[in-house]
Amino acid sequence: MKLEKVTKMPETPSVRSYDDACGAAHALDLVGERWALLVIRELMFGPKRFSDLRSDLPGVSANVLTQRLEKLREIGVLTRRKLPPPAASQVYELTPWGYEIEPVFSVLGRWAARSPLHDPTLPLSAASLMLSFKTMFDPDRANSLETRVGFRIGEETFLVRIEGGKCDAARAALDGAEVIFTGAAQVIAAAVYGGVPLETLEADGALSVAGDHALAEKFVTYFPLPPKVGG
Amino acid sequence: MKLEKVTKMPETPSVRSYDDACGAAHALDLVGERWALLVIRELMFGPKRFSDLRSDLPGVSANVLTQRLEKLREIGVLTRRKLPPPAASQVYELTPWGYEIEPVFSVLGRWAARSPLHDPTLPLSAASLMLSFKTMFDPDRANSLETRVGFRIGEETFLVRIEGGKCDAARAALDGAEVIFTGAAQVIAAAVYGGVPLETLEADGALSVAGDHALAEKFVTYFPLPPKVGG
DNA sequence: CGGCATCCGGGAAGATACTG
DNA sequence: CAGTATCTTCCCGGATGCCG
Repeated sequence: MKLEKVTKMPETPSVRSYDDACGAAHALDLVGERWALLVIRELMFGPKRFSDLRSDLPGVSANVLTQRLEKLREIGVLTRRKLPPPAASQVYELTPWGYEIEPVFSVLGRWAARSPLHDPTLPLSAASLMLSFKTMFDPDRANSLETRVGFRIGEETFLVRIEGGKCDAARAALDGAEVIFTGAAQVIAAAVYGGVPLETLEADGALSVAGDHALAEKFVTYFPLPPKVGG
Repeated sequence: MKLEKVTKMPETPSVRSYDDACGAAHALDLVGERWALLVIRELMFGPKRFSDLRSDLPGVSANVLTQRLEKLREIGVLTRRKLPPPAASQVYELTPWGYEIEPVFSVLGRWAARSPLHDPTLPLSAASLMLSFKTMFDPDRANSLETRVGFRIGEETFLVRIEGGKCDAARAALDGAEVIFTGAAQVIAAAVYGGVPLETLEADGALSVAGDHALAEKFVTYFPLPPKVGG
């Protein structure tokens, strides 16, 4: 049995680095590979299982997801944890430093929203929608209103708190929500960013609004998209 | 002359998009390819020629640079312009929207600077150094000092203005600078971020400081790096 | 179900050489 | 100087299969 192919000798484990002291360049070395940032985005509101990530990131293949999770774990962005029995499955969770990447999504999102090529009607994950609320919230529109708005998207529930001119979102029970939206993230985005009237979506059965309906009508106006370039 | 290879039928022009309404995902569709963000970084302080970009981005190959510039031009991030004679060469320049991406470098840089794997002693472009000043400036350290510090890095000169608790940097003539650093960006980074004494670098002949030397000593302390994770 | 290993096809990235 | 052209290498994405 002799070596039949001496094609490669991976002494250098293909570390395709930018070799650049610039912080942004190093960030790209860390999370610049395809899908890496979106994996982190999906974990911004708490731990998820491998399968959750796969279904929330349609398009990523299992092996690529495995590679990204492994690298992100190695560099300290996330950890793998085994849930206590009976649900003895594994989950991936961001480290404190991993959570600190959140402003990247805000500035990237704000910048790209001005692109003429941006299509806000494409599919959207629940995490993306919640991040978009934190990114696009306009305190002037909310005019010092303080409230809690609940969302039921698939299996998950989120609570969006508007208070003190800030807008925060978190995975949480819906206790104390003055109004609750139930529907797909893409449908809620159509109401908030697409200007589709709530009643239209409710008539379609795509969305259900429970509680303070007048508040719901106001809420969807609090997140203006920036003007497109050249517009 | 017949077709010798009917290998591919690029009906789908390899639009490897994330198909995701999330703004950050769209940003990655726009500038998520390898080298794209670094090309933009090099243009943050004004137009450059193709060859300038090549030499400021060691590691990018000519064909990849061509592809990136072409795509960035198509999507409206930059334009190609022909300089008036006699220097009738072409330059690439960011559009107003292109310049708006700057906060991305700040948040990426700030986040990645906390990585244990970040090596601030690697090579550095002049644009990266100037961006790092805007990113890492600490108004408390400057303590309401107002000054102008000049830099001569290769063929370029930059003026860093500290005033009103802000730190701005621009490609400009060095008129009015109270002190002028002359040397490679990497050397200046060693002084500012590596804690290497100015006199050491000057003794090596790697750096020259002209003007208010006491101000230079203070200046290099105004840009503290964030603590590494787990440190 | 959850995760990893492997193979394969296509395409993007990297290196080099060459042209206007 | 400003890019092409070509070739090789490697990464991405899909499919399959193994193993707990």
